[in-house]
Amino acid sequence: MELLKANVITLVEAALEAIGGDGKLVKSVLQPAREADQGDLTLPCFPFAKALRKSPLSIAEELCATMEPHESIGEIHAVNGYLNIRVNPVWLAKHLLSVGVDNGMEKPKRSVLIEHTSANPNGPFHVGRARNAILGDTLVRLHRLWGNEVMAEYYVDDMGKQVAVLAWALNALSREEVEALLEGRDPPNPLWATKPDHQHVRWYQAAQLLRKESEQSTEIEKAIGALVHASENGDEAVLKSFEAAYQPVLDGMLTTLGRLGITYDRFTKESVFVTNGDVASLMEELGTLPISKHAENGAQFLDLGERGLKGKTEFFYRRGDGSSLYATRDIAYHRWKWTQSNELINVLGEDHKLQAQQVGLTLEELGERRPEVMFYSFIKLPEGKMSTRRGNVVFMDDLLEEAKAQAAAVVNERRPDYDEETVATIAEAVGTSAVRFNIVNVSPEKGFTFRWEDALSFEAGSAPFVMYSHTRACSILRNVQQHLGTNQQAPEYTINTTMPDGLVQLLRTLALHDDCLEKVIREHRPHLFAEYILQLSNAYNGFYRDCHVIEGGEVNGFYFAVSELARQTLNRGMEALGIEPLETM
RNA sequence: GGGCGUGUAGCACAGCUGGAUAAUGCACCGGCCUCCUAAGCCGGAGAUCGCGGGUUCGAAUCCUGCCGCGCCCGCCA
Repeated sequence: MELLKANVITLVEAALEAIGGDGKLVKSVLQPAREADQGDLTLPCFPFAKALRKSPLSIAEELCATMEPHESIGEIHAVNGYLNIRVNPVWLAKHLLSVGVDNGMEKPKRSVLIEHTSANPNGPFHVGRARNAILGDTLVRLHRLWGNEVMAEYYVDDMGKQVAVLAWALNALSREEVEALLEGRDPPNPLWATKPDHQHVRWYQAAQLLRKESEQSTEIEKAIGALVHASENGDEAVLKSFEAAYQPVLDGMLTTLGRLGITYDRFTKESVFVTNGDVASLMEELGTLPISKHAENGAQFLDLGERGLKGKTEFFYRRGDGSSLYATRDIAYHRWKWTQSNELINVLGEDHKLQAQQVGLTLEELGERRPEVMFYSFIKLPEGKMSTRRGNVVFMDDLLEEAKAQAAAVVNERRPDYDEETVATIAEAVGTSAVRFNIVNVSPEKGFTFRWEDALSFEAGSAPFVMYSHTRACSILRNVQQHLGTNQQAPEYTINTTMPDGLVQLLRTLALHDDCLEKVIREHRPHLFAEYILQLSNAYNGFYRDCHVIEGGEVNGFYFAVSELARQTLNRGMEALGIEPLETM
C-alpha cells in the first residue's frame, strides 16, 4: 500500500535509526504484507540482525515500541521478527472519500502508441488471433485509465503473399469453382452469409488448395509471385486490386472486433512505406552500416551476432533482386512511429520474438530506441493447434453467438420477468465480457487452451461475477435516489469509528487500486488488473453482506459514500477491462 | 542441435525485483434467501510448487544440471 508507505516510511526509518540501524535500508525492505490479516505493510527485520547484533524478534519488538504514532497507523505489532503495520481505517476512509482511490503517486502524462492485432486481412477473426486484439485493447484502455494519451494502431499488411493469394483468387476463380474445390469441407455458417470475411475466405482457402495440390500450381505460384513482386515495387494498380480484395474482409473482421468493444484510432498500411520511398532510403542507410554485408547474389544483411544476437545472426533486409522484406518494411514503419509518439508498445505473438529482436537491434544500430513489446503465447484448442486449413478453428463470431445464447439462457432462468429486449441486451453484454475476461485473466506468456466451458463460465472468477457486484452497487444507488425523492442531496455523514470487517476490507482494497494499475502499466501485464477487479468485486460483496446502506428506512450516509466510491471504481475498472458495466442484470 | 518461454491441488490459474500458514476459481462436502439483486455469502476438504544440486538467516521465487510441453532458428509474411 503505497499510500500508507508514503505516510509512515520516515517514522520507520527514524525508529530504526533510534535503535542503531541504517534507516536507508527501510525503503527497500518495507513491503506490502503478504496476507491481509498480517496488516498492510510489513518490515522483515532479518536483514538488520547482523549489523545490530540482535535477534530479528527483538528488533521487531524494539521498533514496535520505538515507533512514533501517526494518524494513518491503526495497529502495529511485532510478530516473529516482522514489524506489521495496519492502516487506520478511519484515516483511510477519510482519505479515500475526499481524494478518491488516487494513491498520491506521480502520474506524468505520457503519450503512447500501442500497435496491436495487425492480423492479415484474409479471413474471419478466430479465437487464436483474439488474444492479441483483446490484450492489446485492454492495454490501451488501462493506459487511458491511468491518464495516458494513447493512439491505438492497426498495421495493415496490404502487400504480402497472403493478400496476393486472396486477390488472385477473387480475380481468377468463380464462385462455382470455389465451392467445387471446397466440397466436403464444413459449409459456411449461414448466419454469416452476408459477412464478407466469412465469404471471401472461401476464395482464399480454395486458392491455398490449388497452390498445393493442383497441376497448375507452378503457374499459379508464378502469377501470385508476380503480384507480390509488383506490390513490393509499389505498383499502384496491383496495390489497388489488393485493397479491393482485402478491405471488405478487414471490414468484416472489424465488425467482429467492434462487438467486443475493440476499436482503433488509426490504420497504417505497410505499402505506404514502399511508395513514399522510406523503405528504399532505409535500405541505403542500412548498407552504410559497418555490420552490413553482401551475400553472393547481391542480397544484403546485417550481422547482428556482433550486437549480441545468438543463433542465426544474419538478418536479411534486402533480397538478391533488390526488393525489401517484411522486416525491412517493419523497420521503416517503426522509424515513422517514433516520429508519432515518444513511447511505443507492440503486442506480438511469441512467434515474432526473433524478428522483434532483429528489428529492435537494427533500430538501435540506426540510433533509434527499440519499442517495448508485450509477447503472448498462442491459444490452442484441446485437440491441438488451431488451424484454418485443418478446419479446427473457433471463429470469434461463432463464439460470441454461443456466449450470448448461453448468457440468455441464464438470464431467462434467473429473471423470468425480464422482457425479450432486456434479456438480449444483458446477454450480449455478459457474453462478450465473459469472453474477453476469460482471455485477459491469464498471464500473456502462458500457453492458453481455449475451452468452451471456461469461456462461458458465468460464476465467481468471471466477468459476470464482477458485473453482478457492480449491479448491486447500482441497485443501491437507485434505491437511495428513490429514498431521497426530489431532494437529491447526498446525505451528510460522519465516519464511524467502529467498522464491520467487510467495510474495512473494501477500504483496504480500494486503496490498492493505483498500486496495481501503476504496476500493470509499467510491466504490460493486464491480467494483474483483472485479478484486482475480481478482488474488488469480492470485497464489495463482503461490504454488501456486512453493511446495509438502507436500514430501517434510513440511509447511512457513510456507507452510501463508500458504496458509491466502490461503484465508480468498479465501473472504471470494468471499462478498462472491456467488461460492460450494466446497471441491472 | 541452438535460442526464448513454460511446468504450482483432480482441472484451471495467481504469486516469481527472495520473507511468515503458497492465494483464487471450477469440481467435491456442509450451511445461508419473511432483510438494499443468492450470477451472491459463510464453513470444510484438497499442494513432494516438474526432478536433482547450489547460494542464503530464509527459495515456488535467484544460480546450475536434467526431464516434459510450446514457440522460433526462410533472400516467407
